[in-house]
Amino acid sequence: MIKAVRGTRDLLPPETQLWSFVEAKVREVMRAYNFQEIRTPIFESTELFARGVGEDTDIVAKEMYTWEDRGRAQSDQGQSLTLRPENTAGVVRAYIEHKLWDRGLNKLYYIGPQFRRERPQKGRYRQFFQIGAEVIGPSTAGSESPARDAEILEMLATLLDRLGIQGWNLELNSVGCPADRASFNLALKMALEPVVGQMCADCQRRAVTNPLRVFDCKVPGDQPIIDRLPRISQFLDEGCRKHFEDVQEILKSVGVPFILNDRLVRGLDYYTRTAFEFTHGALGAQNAILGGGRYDGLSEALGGPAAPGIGFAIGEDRLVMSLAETAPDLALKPDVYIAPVGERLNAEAARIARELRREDLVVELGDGNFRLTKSFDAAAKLGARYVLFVGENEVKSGMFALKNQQTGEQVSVPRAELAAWLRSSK
RNA sequence: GUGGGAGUAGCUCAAUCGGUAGAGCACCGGACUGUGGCUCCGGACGUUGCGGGUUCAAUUCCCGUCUCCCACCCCA
Repeated sequence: MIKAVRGTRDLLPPETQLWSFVEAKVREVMRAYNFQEIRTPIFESTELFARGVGEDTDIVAKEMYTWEDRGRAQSDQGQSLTLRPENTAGVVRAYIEHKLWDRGLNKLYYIGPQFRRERPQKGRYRQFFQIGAEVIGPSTAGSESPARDAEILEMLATLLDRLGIQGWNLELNSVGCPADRASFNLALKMALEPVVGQMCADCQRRAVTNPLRVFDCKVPGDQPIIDRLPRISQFLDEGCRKHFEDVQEILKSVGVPFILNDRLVRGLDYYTRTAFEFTHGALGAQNAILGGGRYDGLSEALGGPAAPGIGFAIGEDRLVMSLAETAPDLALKPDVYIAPVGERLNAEAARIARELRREDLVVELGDGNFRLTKSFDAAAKLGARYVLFVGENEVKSGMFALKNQQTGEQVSVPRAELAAWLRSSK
């Protein structure tokens, strides 16, 4: 049997209803904040991710689906292509390529599949879905303003609330400018040197390969040591400090709760200032449902103009998962099950189904060959609210028997009023 | 990529010491062609994840492999 490949999966009803629900809410909220949708290609040149995500990141170094193109055209030959592992690089590429600043497009969102070749785990797949948004543009357009950071965070809080996600936490930090981080990194290395020998094996390795990761350590014995390490907050220059304070002030004024977490860090050079994560318990080790931050240097890193930006990405798989526990029953249920009484009435039943569907009702059409008891069973299984009889008597009299499946109550309704009746009784 | 656990019917799970594979739910048909989800009867349920080995005999023991789950690594 051919199966879905490792780390990919089929999303089946009724779960797909939940996905649709989430995406509809996202579009609704994005619209209120005047974000517009962008769809970028699902694969790009490998170079984009190497430069946009970073050569040295694990994503680029070992988690990408990369292959060599073999097109006919000379220019296609041997070009290295990659399934997108995230969507920010693609959006910024499009921003530069189409000079979106000239069109006043600086608030964009996307929903779509991304690909990373990681070991699958709950809530972590090789094809996964992200919902994200980016504010990007020349600083004269206000894209560098702390107001944008706060707006995005407030929007996310609104989205999670509207989705009915309970108990989320917003963790917030500022990672400063590249210069701030360079001096912080230096101080961190110096501070680690005398104490690293007392730390866990993982930290000893991190201290060499990626000192920032030491802050992620969960080993209890290491915590006192980590608590005494320098923090990025001590290295912020005046501009970054002010920016971060302004973001916090706006958040407080709009009533979005947050937790300062000065262990929250980002490794890449063009990440700047605000960094954040929304976490949610009951997701196991993968407790972050979304994350994001500023990337004021990204456009330039990709050869574009200076264009400060801030964005986020939501792990849709995880979001749906955390929603599934509390979500109401979203399975699609027909408003009415039409039961033709006898094969000869199939045609008439089809006409009525067509009329009702045109009125935006959810209609399941039965079969005149079914015995009536079987029609009832079928209607019950589907959860139909009503059963409509289409028999000789009804066609002759023009009055149709309509039975409420829950109450057992049965009424006789003129054909022309069927749709109105079904709608009004919703 | 590393470590651990698990794979038996569509689903949830059983199968004694190694002795030819079972239940409930769900599914299909009938009793039952103008009024219900009940009931009764019948049906299909399977390459025991896959491959190899040991054995007269493997769901069971051994090896390999695949997939999922948990964690690590890492990350939006």
